[in-house]
Amino acid sequence: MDKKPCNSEDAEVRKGPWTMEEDLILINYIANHGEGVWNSLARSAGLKRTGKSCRLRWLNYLRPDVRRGNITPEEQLLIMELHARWGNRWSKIAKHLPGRTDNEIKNFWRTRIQKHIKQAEPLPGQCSELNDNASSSQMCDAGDGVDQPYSPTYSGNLEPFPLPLPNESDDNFWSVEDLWTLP
DNA sequence: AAATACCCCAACCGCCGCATA
DNA sequence: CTATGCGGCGGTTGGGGTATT
Repeated sequence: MDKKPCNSEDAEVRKGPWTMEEDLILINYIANHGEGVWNSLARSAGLKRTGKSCRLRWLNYLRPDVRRGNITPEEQLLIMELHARWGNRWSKIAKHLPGRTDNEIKNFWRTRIQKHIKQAEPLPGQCSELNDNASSSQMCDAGDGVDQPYSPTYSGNLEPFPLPLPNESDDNFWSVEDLWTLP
């Protein structure tokens, strides 16, 4: 009773982690037909996933040009700079970081930078920082390329901090490279 | 050696805007 | 002009792994 997510083959929609098989199907299908309408792509490919799920998987993980892990200090700096300018416009920020996805940047921000800021600046009185939720989406919209006077607490203090190096020992899981090197 | 707490990443959900019928 | 569908975005959650006690 462990390795059976559902089993029900007739289940309409599959959820949860992607299997290597599903990844391969998706990669092969896109390699042959290209990206299209995701919903029909999912069906045509024989995947019991929603179009959204397929798109997310492809964009965030399977695409050949996607880089994962090891955010460099330069990238970190850029992220902080762009976030200072645009707030939580992750997709916008991601466009300036080739190979990085909005999801990854978002995760990076929340897990690393946000915490770092919190530690560096424990100001209880000020509603401080992490205009993460409310404010950002309201104040810095306006337009592409328009520099908004968005000033988070770390402004003026943009400098990368040392990041722990993740060891890539994915023995239990396949990596994207594995998938792409398959015949 | 075992248990607990913490951290990180992948994936899902809901909302919004745009395009097409 | 209105309704429907799709894609995209941001926020949130759950699971797995690692570190610490």
